[in-house]
Amino acid sequence: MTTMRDVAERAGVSVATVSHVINDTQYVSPELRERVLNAIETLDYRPNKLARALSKKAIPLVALIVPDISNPYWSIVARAVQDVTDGYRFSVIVCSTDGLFEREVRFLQSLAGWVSGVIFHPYHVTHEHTNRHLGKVPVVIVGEFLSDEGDLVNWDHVGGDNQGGARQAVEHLIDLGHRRIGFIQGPADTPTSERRLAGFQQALELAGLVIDERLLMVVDYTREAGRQGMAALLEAEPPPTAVFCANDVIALGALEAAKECGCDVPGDVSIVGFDDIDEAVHTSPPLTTIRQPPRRLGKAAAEMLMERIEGRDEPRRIFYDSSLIVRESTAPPRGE
Amino acid sequence: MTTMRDVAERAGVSVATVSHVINDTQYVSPELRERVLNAIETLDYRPNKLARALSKKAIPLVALIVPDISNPYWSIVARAVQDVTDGYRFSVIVCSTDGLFEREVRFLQSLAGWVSGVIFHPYHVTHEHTNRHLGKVPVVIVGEFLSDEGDLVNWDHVGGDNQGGARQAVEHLIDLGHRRIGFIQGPADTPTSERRLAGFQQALELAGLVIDERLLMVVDYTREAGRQGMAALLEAEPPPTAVFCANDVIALGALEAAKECGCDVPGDVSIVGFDDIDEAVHTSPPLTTIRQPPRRLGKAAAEMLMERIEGRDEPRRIFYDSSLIVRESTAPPRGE
DNA sequence: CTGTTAGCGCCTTCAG
DNA sequence: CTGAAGGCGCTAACAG
Repeated sequence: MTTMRDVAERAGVSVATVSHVINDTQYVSPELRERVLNAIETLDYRPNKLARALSKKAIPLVALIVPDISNPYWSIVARAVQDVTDGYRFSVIVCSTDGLFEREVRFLQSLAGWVSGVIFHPYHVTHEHTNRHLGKVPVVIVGEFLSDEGDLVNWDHVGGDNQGGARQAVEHLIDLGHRRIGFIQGPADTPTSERRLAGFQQALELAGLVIDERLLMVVDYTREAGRQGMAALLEAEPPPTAVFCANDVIALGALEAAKECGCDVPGDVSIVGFDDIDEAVHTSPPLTTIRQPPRRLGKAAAEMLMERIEGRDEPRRIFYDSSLIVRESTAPPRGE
Repeated sequence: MTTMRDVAERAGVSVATVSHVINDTQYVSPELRERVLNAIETLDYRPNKLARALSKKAIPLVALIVPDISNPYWSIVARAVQDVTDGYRFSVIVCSTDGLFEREVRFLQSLAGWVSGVIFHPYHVTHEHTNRHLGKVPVVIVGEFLSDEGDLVNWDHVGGDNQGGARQAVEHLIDLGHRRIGFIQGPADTPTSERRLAGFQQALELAGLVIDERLLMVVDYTREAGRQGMAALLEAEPPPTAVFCANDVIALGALEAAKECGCDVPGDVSIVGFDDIDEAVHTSPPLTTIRQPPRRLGKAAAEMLMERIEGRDEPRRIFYDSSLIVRESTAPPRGE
């Protein structure tokens, strides 16, 4: 490996001069510059980014920690993040936790000490945890983040209105005349899941409906889990006339289960999802859902992070309202 | 920021000792170890990974350069890659090129000099290009890679049989009795695209059919592009009775276009895709496609890369056969 | 077993 | 405008 020294010797100048022509950080006479450039060329010199990073105490690198990068929602967030960091010439490390506490912690640990910033959708890890590992590196949380205590001065936050969104979804169902409404919930004890459950309950209570525990399913945020959850719900006696799914991926599975059971959607059962992923438009029937656009969230998160890295001091929070998108998977219950 | 020196002083030992207890790289008496651990704790010391990396001349980091991480195919590849690198405690940087030459080059440049390895699906960049930027860091190409000259000694390769797969797809259509077969091709002049086109042509020639240029569409690998491509094909006079799509994402769009035109699939027109992404099972009708499983490719690529990084010297190549998965989007043409 | 010391490759004052 | 020298934080011989 050829170093700056080699280049300097070859060009008959000092390393400082080489550094200056490379980084354009000070005027260098055309002649020397030329010699340096030549030396670089002939020696096939490539600067060592690590050494530079150590020296400047900063590396153009951020991390994105999400449950699963192969989930369409998060893959779009990831793309949006990359698109903005790319403008700053920052790279992004992507980590999939599968919502496992152990992995959340492990990633934080392994990222600490070199990454310049982190965008994180935590399931279990708290603010305190995170700071313990990450120290003072900027963090922007995307999504809910329950623990609100402690020193959040190096934290930013971008999120949607999970509870409100869930409430809207269920109110939509109630407005259509549904009374027996199921809920396929995501992994319990996670911030997002809790808010959506709260919204579900709130809507029912406001309408004076009682919650039938048998109509609550707790599953993972996967299509297959959604399929199974829905299949189980459909066997209830009597089955729900409408089902709210904690996210669109679950809803996709639910749609599938309904089809398998010979259940017409929305004739026999209405289904509403959450997130509005791209697929939601393309299902049959197209999915009624709550919009919480991943592209916008990802972009906002990345922008906040870059601002932070560039020096902003005050914490910022952005919340997007969630809006109901009515498509064709919901209708009044039969006989209404 | 507290450094190893601080810890050493606080604990009344040398930095070497601190390093040893941290990395468990040599026996340290329980007493000293205890003191060091305490100092670390009370000073809230966090090792600087960059410095370590510089010193060890290696950083546990690889890059994955693909066209688009939000594309389901690549997001699954990415997940598979992460799952294996994770076992080695390596992080992975993800870059989306959108198939743009400029970006391919830029990512290679910005990654050079610090990343330990690269997994790359190139559209335009050649072997020579890549090496010029990357020097001797291990590279594994996933997918086709046309330029076969030069010193490939630091290269590995994992791919599927694009040409053979395409041929199978079209032969399947021909076997069903189709004679007028359209092709919605991916971006021209890219390795993968060329192979699939070659397979398409080959199948037609073997069957003694002539290629109708009007039935060839060149589009991007996106759903929307597929939709438009299909819409255009459907306006041909006479329209094709079957369409081969260069990948499943295009096929999803094609399915949509057919639906919009009131065209029954497979009644009026058969559609076959390529890749077998997860969605392919869930479309209506489920998509006949060529399997080139992203999970397996990603896993293999990552494993080859890690082996390389750990010292393997001989180049390796793995090719997976492509297999036809017949589902319900293909049938004999009407009146057959 | 512990401490000293010399790098890793680059950046950056600071004299000349 | 150029070059010498110190330092970024850590690792790895090599003495003791």
